Amino acid sequence: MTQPDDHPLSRPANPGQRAVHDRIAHDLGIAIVGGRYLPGDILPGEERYSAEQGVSRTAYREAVRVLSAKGLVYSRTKSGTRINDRLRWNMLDLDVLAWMFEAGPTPEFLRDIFELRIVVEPAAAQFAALRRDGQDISRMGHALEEMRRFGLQTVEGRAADQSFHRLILLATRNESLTTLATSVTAVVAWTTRFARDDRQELRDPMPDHDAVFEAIMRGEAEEARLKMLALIRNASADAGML
Amino acid sequence: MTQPDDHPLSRPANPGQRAVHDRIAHDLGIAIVGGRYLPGDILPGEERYSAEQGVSRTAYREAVRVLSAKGLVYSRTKSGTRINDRLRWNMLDLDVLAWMFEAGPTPEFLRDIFELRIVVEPAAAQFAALRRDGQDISRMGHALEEMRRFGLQTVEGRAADQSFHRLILLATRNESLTTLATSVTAVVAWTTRFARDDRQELRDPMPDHDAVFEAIMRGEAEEARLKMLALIRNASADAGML
DNA sequence: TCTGCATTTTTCCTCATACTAATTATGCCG
DNA sequence: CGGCATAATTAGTATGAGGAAAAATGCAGA
Repeated sequence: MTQPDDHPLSRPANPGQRAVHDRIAHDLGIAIVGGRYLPGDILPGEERYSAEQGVSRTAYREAVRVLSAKGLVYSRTKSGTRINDRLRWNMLDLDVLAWMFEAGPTPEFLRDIFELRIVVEPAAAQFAALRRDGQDISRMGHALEEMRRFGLQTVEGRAADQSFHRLILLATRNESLTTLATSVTAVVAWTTRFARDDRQELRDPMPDHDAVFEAIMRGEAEEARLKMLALIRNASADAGML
Repeated sequence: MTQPDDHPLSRPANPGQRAVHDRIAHDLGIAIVGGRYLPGDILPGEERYSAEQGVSRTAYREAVRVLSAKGLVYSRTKSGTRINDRLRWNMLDLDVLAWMFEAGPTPEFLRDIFELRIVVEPAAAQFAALRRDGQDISRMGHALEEMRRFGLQTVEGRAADQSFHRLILLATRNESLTTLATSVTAVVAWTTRFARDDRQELRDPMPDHDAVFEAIMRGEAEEARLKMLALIRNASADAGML
């Protein structure tokens, strides 16, 4: 599915062109989160959609199963497939987030995510300070070196930045938190990808990062939380958010 | 899918018996999160599974699409369908959480969720204090009255408790936070459902709840956060967690 | 006219089968 | 032994045929 390029983990190797059911799920997903269908609306029937779009009922059905698995729709015989109430949507699913982003993110959506970021990432730093081991620290240190060396204007530098934040997540030893923060930071990355080109970098990001790193290294949880909070506030301000 | 009975929202009306693809997804989901398949393992091929289990390839494929949508597996032609790395799993998906719970939750899993709860719910109370309106408050007040009247030994009392917490989430006006907290509280509810019968209620839950409510009502965000934190710590302690 | 019940119709669900496409494995040839 | 063509395997797509459940319809009776 539409996953933004991120960490080099068991990468499923580019399939070249997406599968048909995948493209359908993508199209419908964007239409739904973009508001072209509203909660309570019914999707086109299998027969009709497959005929109009020139695809098989199989492919369409598999796409609907995907949307259903993400909480966007619900199917019942005879009544058809309806759009679920937004409360049932898996707002933190990477695909759903990507679709929201593609559909043109509303200000409320972005605000929601940035609020979540401020809740989650400092907490992650806090746990990381308590649970990191020597290997975590050496890897974080290395990431920061790279970041310092290349700067955020280069792809290498940005990769190192991502890597640093990811290492913090892994050091929390909390898989739920890691999953959550992965979604949140994905949206943040997509957002700032555009904002970055506009203006030059105003602020040197290294002091903030170093402060977080040192607090984690020393095992000072509360300090790590505060430093991460400061880092996020600065980054958000530079990106025009907040 | 397997969703715990919660709020009475566009309830999809009991389908009686689950669909076949749904049952397959359920079975495989439990087997995966329960560790009967490990990351990197490949699921049985379509031909083989459908033959062995006496179902159609269609049904099996739709089940795999569901698992794939939740990040548990990844399919490639010829190589088969592999279990993804745990980092790709949607740990916060309600079905995935339910499967983890059914598979027999590990202590690490429960610890993770309770940590997340301590991060998320106080933050939710904080935002709720800033954004609640008159209707939110009157509804919360009503829920607490019901809770006080029936007590947590009755279903009505527990429903009122759930309702109170849900109203706080909705008052945050943050859909991501609401989605997240819904998953977290679901797990907490499943956990405490068992623990409750063991011992008698030790502590009167009302003072904690009233304190949260009053802070939210008065719009005191930091106070609301702290009171919610206290509430959770007490509840967790009573439930034997922490 | 309205109510209650049986009937029809619609729509998703399941199954079976054939074929396509992609990727891995095989084996030949130099 | 290496490289390249060929074959075999497995998921993906398409189509047709029923089955089941729920909604819509129509009819009979009060």
